[in-house]
Amino acid sequence: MASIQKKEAILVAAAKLFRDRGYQATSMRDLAEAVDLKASSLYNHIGSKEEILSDICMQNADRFSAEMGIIVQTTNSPIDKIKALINLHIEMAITDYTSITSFNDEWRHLSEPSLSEFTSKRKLYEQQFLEIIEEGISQDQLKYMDPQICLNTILSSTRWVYDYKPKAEMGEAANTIVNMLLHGISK
Amino acid sequence: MASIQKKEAILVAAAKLFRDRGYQATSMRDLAEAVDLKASSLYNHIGSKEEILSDICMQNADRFSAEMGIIVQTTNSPIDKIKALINLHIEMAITDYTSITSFNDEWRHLSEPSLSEFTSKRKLYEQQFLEIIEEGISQDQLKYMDPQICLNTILSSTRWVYDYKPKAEMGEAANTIVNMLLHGISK
DNA sequence: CCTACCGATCGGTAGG
DNA sequence: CCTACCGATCGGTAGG
Repeated sequence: MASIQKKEAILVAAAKLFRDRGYQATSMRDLAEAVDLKASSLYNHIGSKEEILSDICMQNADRFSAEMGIIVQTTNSPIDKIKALINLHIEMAITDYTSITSFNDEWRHLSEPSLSEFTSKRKLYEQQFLEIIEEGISQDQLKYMDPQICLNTILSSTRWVYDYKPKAEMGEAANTIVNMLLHGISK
Repeated sequence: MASIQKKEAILVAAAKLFRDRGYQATSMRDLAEAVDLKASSLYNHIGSKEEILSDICMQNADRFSAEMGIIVQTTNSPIDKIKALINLHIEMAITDYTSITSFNDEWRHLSEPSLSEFTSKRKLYEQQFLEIIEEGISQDQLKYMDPQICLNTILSSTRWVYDYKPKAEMGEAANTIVNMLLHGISK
């Protein structure tokens, strides 16, 4: 019988396997074993392997979009918005450290129309982020630089957090990262 | 007939396919087609699919190690060594923008003993990088911060350069990235 | 370098 | 939810 909890368990197990081995290298038999089922029984809960990947990617994309929506609507300065966004990326990497790798790396195995749906959500998010950076530059809060290069560097810079071992110290790590990006490492 | 040029052509084509689709999603038939051969003929030039991945990863690892060796031996200050290393990562991402993704992401599909050989090379490289950062902190050239977090952030921060479109402007991009990491984005 | 082919494994379905 | 099974495709080999 198809229960929502079971589907959720499948998504969680899949995110972990995709993270450890990658989407392509994870078989439906691997996944079935992880949730104590036979491969064929998975299809009572999900439509296809790709649907699992799609669900995981969209969940993450939607969460990023939602948080961006909140941040954009505040009256905070551009630099405070950027701080909030960097912290968001770190937060996501800590709390959702399995599924974030699907969002970051495995989405490219999606086919149409999921692929376009995902990339356009991501594009929108990055566009909003870019505008905040441009605002920061024009308001003289940020140095003058190519906003796209700035954005790319920020987005990449937290892409190790999900497999950082000492999770307990992540609060401190977040501060260090924000400080690095805002003020640099040089004294 | 097995020629060295043909093997090199196979490695180049493989790096491109691994970059575009990932290692697991690239079949030997895809690769064969890319070099105008039948799949079985590939085996006159290479031992196995994994050997191709291993060769690509090791080539990159060895180049990073060699450059690190040169940088370490200079009498430059820690901060100048770090600048040189950031530029090295950008340089590699530009000149070798296909194979760098194998080095970054696909190496995990290696099996033993290649896997250990690769990870220990990488570990050594990161250890040397870490020592330069620690030296920079103790010489008061860098702010006091967790050196491992600093290293991870630096290493991640250039991991978008390989698919940056305007290759012509990469020189400027490199300066922007170095500047961001050393002095931050805040004014 | 190719044709022909191997066993293993893949995602997924039928039928109960 | 399982057993049984499908066609397709995988990496790789034999033999010439």
